[in-house]
Amino acid sequence: MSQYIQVAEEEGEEPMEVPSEDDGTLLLSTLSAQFPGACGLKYRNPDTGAMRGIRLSDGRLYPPDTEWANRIYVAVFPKSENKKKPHATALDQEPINADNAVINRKKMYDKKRCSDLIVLGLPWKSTEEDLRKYFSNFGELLMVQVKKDPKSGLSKGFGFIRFGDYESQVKCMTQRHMIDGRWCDVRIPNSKENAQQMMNRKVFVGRCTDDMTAEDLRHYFSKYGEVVDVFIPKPFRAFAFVTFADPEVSQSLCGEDHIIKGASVHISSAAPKNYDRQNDKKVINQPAYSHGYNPNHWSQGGRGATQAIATQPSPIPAGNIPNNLGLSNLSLGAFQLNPAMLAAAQAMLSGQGGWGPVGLVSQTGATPAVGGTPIGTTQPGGGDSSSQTSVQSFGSIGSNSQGTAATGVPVSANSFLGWGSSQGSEPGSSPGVGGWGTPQSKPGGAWN
DNA sequence: GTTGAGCGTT
Repeated sequence: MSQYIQVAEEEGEEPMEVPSEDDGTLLLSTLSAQFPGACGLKYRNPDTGAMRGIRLSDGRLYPPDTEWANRIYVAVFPKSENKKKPHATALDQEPINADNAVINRKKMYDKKRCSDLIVLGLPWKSTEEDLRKYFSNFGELLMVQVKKDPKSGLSKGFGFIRFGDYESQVKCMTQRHMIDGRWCDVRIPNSKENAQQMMNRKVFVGRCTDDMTAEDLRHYFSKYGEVVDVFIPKPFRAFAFVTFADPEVSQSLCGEDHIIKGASVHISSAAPKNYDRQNDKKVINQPAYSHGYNPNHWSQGGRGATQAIATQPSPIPAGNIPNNLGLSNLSLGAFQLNPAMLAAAQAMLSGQGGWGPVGLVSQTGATPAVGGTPIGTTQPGGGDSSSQTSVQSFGSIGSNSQGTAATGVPVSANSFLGWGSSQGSEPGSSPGVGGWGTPQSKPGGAWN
């Protein structure tokens, strides 16, 4: 039974009513459409006086005690952007050793500086004005660019933005963006560190059969550890990539043969894209990236890894949401994240490279209207059939239904635990599916 | 049918 739930940005402030779904849950995307950057809900429990968190799973917020009741909820935002607790993160703490104070502070400062951010997956028609309008929801923008082909003047489908303050950047990077009907990614450009971090957690799964869906693989491999992403190139090419949360899991599986759906698949390490397998060495000839890193060198998850199938850019999608087990039940909040984003955000927030203990995750919403105010409404040609399939689900072991997805990632206390997102895009499912991973047809032409 | 989309005229 759909109803309206009262949500305030902060306790004591005037609430806004947001609609729940027919099943009584509130889509995180619905919430974040009104409260950009929100990752969860909480309310004050009159019995204990403490704030109580609302369960989040697969992008859905569940009513406490089966009903929302007539109380006012408070939107939850990532700690890093909680202005009420400006010193809540470890990064804000002063170095203990006075001798190193200056150095450490400088180091931290560097870590927290804004950088240009690449926006991937833009609809061809999106303009710089569109981007500015959308991303200014996150903070002051110092730069907005949509890269275009110099000859035709047509957009290349990506652009760059830069925020004036770091908090805005972090906020922006911890979620996905629905722009003009497509899911877009915001990342640090050519971020090799992130890619490298991804690599040792990802395995190549060869000899896949075409009846193996991303969901099948995710489900199968979840018994070995948290599966963060599953990538199946489309059209069918008999292989897939599975990314685990824990690098030890992926490494332990390398070299093994597993039986999935009656077929023997071979698991090996995911090699760099431009690896010369014939000669067993990397391809060095990449003049285009002579400045040091090659974006194609290591996977960063790519669109496929992060894509979610946006059912339709409607405000309230009616996707079927899979169950989500495990960590996601903690519902600390959810962001639309992908592994690369997580790594980036984690690196930013932790001030160091490693993966620390983190918050938690959950995800999978079905709504396009996530984060900020979606601009535009429809994406003609967005529902392409040739998309690859990717299922991400950090901390979720349950199964995802096909056809819908979004990600939830909590940015809890000091770090992330991971993300999750799932996307199932079984071919043929979800009519009108568009969004991430769906290569958009170039206006009037072929992809290349 | 065993390696993934795309990274910036400065």
